[in-house]
Amino acid sequence: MTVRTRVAPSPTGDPHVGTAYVALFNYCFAKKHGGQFVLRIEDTDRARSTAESEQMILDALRWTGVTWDEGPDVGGPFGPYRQSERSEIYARHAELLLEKGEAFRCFCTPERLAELRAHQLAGGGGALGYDGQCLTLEPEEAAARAAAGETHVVRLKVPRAGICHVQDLLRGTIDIAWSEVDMQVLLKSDGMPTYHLANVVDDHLMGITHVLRGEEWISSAPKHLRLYAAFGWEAPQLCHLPLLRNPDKSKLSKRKNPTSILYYQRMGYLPEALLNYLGRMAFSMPDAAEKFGLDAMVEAFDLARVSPGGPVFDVEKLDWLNGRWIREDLDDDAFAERVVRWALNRDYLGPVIPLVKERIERFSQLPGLAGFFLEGLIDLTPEMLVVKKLNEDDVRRVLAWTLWQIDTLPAWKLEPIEATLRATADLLEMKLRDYLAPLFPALTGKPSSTPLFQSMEALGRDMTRARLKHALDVMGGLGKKAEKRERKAFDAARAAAAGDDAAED
RNA sequence: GUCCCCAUCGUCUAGUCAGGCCCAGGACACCGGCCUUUCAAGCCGGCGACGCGGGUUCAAAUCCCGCUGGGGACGCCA
Repeated sequence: MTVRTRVAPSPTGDPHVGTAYVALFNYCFAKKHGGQFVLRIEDTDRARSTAESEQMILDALRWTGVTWDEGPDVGGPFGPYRQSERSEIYARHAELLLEKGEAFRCFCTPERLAELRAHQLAGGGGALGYDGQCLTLEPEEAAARAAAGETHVVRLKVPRAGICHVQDLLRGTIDIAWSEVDMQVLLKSDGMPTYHLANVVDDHLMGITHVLRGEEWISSAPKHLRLYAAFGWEAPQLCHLPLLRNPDKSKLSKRKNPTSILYYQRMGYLPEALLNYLGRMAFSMPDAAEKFGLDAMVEAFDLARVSPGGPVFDVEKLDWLNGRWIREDLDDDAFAERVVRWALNRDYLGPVIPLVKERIERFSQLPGLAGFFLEGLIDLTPEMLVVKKLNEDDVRRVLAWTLWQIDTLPAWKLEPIEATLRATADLLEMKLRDYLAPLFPALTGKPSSTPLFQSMEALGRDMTRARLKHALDVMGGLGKKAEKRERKAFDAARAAAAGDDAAED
């Protein structure tokens, strides 16, 4: 049997370091056993998936140095590798489960489900989940209603009693009572599959033998196992990797930490170093080596060397590793070439050139005017940020609200960035000029610079977020109480603004 | 609220499965020194952990139980 593993990112945002982490371990496991590693795009969420995000993920993953044998860009014998192109397959398999009596149609409205949920939560909790109302429907009647065009979903039937024994390569047997397992929606009312159905169908059809995925999936493993059994398929071996953590130990999140691979690129980390660092998360080399390349990791890879505790993703050691990679592995030519590839090229400088060309008379002014495009976090003091008529609280508010606002943007493009920042000034009932004043130093280190919106676009979302957050930290942070208060005011202002918009329509 | 996962220096970890070689080893960070025109780098040294309580055993970081702590999941998101 050939070992086949996969990574299955969802193209709903920036490429996440967690994706690279899981990809790395899957890659190493497959290659160690002479097998194949597959990249599959899980874009069944039509509302949130975008082609741009998919492209960024592919590019970023390739940048890290991990390669895949099959995928949407390179093809392969088990394609298509993009779930949105496999809809009929899932529909057919959902139908199969219906026929076998392993699944049922559910006509409950989202409103009823929300009510049910609220009621369960209020009524002392216990296991939350679907109450099985539509389970009582006769299959013929349900089929007739569906044929008549009535909106519905397909749900998985789950045993009401007994224990599901999940075999985990890292954690041994995990026992979960079937009563804890929800009757998961398999096919949404738009005809698209949920993750659970698509994932199981694809893993089987693509011959995946080992699933190494994040720990967050443990609780849904029984659903997946049930699905394999319902189809009459052999399930792959499961292995739940520990989750990367923020310094406060919570699951790594962009709110608390830069999570985008693009950010680490922009900061000037070498892909070798980033991969090396990710390889030190929960894994260690038998010879205790700290610095090692991908091939060496493949060679030494062994799940027995993976520890189950969640590691904190803390960049201090990444910095040190990156320094070693620069110093020990780049000769002068390679160094020059890498720096050019990093930022001193038309791709990165392209959008910046029109911004600076108008504003300089000598190239030697370039570092002063545009140096911030090449920097990491900006050296700041509170005095640099407290400008115009604003006081310290105003500045903190501007930074916090802006931070919250940029996360609402679906795409990191000039027009939405500009529209959103203008809207934020309105929400704060501030003149744009005053509102933007502290953002210039926060993002560029200077009271004035190249146009802010364009500069933000070039900097990228994660770098922008990181600098704003850093500026807020320099200002002493919001503090728990102020954060709560500000967040409330922010939400209220947004709601009011949304109300106004609706009234205008 | 319910279920599940996890637990060694501040951080990443070795050791845990096969108990003694561990009054716990390495790395980052930090502190001090050496080197050096400066700063790095490099070298040397220091600080610093088996969460707590019970068992089992001649012997427990390692096995068992309880507690505590941390985390995750409970969506027509993935």
